[in-house]
Amino acid sequence: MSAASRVRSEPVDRDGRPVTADEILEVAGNIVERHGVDALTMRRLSDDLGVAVTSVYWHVGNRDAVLDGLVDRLLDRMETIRAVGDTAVERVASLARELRSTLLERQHLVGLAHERDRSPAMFLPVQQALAAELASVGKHGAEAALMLRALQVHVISSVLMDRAAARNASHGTVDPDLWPANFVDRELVAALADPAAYDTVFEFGLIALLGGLGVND
Amino acid sequence: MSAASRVRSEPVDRDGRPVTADEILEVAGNIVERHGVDALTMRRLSDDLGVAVTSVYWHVGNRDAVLDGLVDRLLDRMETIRAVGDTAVERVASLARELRSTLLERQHLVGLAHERDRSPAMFLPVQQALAAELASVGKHGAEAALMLRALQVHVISSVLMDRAAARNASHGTVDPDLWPANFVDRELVAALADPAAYDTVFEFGLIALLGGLGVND
DNA sequence: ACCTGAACACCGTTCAAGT
DNA sequence: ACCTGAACACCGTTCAAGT
Repeated sequence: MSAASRVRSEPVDRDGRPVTADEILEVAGNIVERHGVDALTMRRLSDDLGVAVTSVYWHVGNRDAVLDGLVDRLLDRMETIRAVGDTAVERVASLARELRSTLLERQHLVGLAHERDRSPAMFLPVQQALAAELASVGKHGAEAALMLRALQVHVISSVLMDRAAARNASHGTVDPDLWPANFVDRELVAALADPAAYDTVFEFGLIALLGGLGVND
Repeated sequence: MSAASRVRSEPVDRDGRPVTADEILEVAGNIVERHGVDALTMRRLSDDLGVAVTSVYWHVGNRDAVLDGLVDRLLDRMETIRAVGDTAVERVASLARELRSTLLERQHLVGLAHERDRSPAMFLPVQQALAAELASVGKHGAEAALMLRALQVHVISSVLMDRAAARNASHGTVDPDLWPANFVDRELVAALADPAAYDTVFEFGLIALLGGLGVND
């Protein structure tokens, strides 16, 4: 993998100007979004910052603290999600869709938050918004909690499938050749091979859940 | 992390007996299941095998090939999933449940397969079994493909939430203290804090999907 | 207060050498 | 055919030393 490690950005132009923790997180975030978490090494980070490795340690502690800082930034962003729409179904659906697109924009960080057991904090704002919507249509207590989690699970899975599909055009889909030649339903096989179907699958599941949940306009 | 690396199993007792690729995968699988993918280093693997690092390389190539081998083993296991039950809904639900429990048993490997873009191959056998059941109740083509993917997505997400919950008892649940004290629906907050609810969430979503899909007994 | 290079114990991997 | 130790370039991290 020496080829991958050779790719790096121009170092930041600093003459004498000291680094800041913010700047470190900024550059680290760029590396993670562009090349994934594994690409974030302390040496590469310091190279991109135009500073010695040990300077980074002075400001942020260690690699773990850098990742924590990146996750914190993501959590801040989750607090801005708001419901839109006139009916309860619309507003609940809008929260789910907004959550999904926010997660899709910061894919690597979401995985990071998950690994570091920060998902609860990450989802809290949306959960509260969802709880408010459900309460407005008379859904409370354990029943509301169940709906809420089912929706959350649906969004997360959709994001994960999407992420995999983005990395590999054939992922989550099926190479038609793997199916036995005598399998009759060729239309089904063709549909499964369509990588663009994730939005549809998401909407389909979302409507099914809202219907099954008994939330009506 | 020197404490973690100090923990290792007794080396295999071999006098003269050569290692085999199978034995390497066996020991590697144990390490991954017990301590996660990151714990699988070539040196630890060779230590556990009672052999020099370079011997492992002679047999399996490199670390990547070891991980590939482990994923292949998981794929083999996925081919044994069979539907049971009398009605179509029962049989479809049984496939989903069986898939879920198989994935739960090999959590680390599932993540590995996902990262390595082997999910399509992993899910192929179940997809084919599901397609057969759906066909038996007149569901074909794009409609059947959609149901199939929705079910698959549901199972995966459930497994992922479960895995996170296993690692951290409060994960996916919400610390009640994070909610504003004046939030009225305390029962909802309490329900969200219950970590044992994942089976219920899975069944709830499964039934909702099957209902929304229009598959009836 | 902020930066630096040298050094440590760890990686994955290769190579030349043994039997 | 199978195993070995030495060596390489990479890690994260610490430390003593500079300004």
